[in-house]
Amino acid sequence: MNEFSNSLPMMLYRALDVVMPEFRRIFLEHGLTEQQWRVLRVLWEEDEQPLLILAAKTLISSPSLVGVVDRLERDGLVVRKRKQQDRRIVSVTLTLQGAQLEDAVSAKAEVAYRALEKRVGPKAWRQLMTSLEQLAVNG
Amino acid sequence: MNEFSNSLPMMLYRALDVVMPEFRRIFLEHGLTEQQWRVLRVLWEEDEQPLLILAAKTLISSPSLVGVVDRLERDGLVVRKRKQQDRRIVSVTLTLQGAQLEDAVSAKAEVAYRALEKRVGPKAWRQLMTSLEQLAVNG
DNA sequence: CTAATCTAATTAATATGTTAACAATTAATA
DNA sequence: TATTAATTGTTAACATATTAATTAGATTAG
Repeated sequence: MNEFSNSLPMMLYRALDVVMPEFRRIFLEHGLTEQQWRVLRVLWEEDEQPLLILAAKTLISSPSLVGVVDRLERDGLVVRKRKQQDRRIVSVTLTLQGAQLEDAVSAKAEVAYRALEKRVGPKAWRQLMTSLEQLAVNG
Repeated sequence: MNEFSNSLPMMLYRALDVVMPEFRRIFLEHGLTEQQWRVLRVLWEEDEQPLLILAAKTLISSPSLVGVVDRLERDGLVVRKRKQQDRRIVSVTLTLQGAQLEDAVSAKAEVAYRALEKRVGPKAWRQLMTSLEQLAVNG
């Protein structure tokens, strides 16, 4: 491999290319895209959150998030509600259907995640996580 | 931070979010997107390569690459040539204009990359690279 | 108190990502 | 050799990313 292929950005992209397809396949089995799943994943943990907060937690930019939430709403998984205290803020809330999706999807995702963790191995995993954390801080 | 934010995929995404904006700004100064730059970056190293090889080296999927090369061709930076030996293969070649772009862009990108390397520090950098490499292998 | 400013969400324009299917070639095999 | 299978690039349909501008609603300085 040459210098470009071994650059930090390309290594990060390659890591995601290795890791994500299996998860995307799982999400697709439930009619979800990766980004839709990310939004639901955050709401499952704590329901009813403003778009701006969701954007930060899912790492989806505001303009992209608008469309993602549009489609989640279209599919009946979430609803938008405008806050009364501050009418600029739109919070997103799970519907019953959106809430009920959690168990089936999370179970499979959890299994895949544990398998990945095992394949990588505990030592390499810890090393990877700590160095990624450091990059996020002072990168 | 919760479990989701600290998952491996989200850590990888966050790392890219931290690293890439500065590079994208540089590319944009020369009218290039990140993906267009990746294609040029590979061609600058070795000109005239089949689309399938370019896809592998740039980590851009074939369907996406078609559009990226379309726009590079539209902007006069590369040309497509169909191989005579195997007419299924389409190789992409730099134009003079595409070749001339190298110096200006690469210089700035290089500076930004060195700065990033310095910010992260040699020890954390090496640790990050080796663990990413390991993930790419047995992830 | 009002004009300037800031903020949250959205729209707009363009480019890219993802999965599936397809067309044209070439290679393989019965 | 006629046919089947594999390969390369492309299209299609849909979803998302990026940057800039916009809208509606709060906040603040003067």
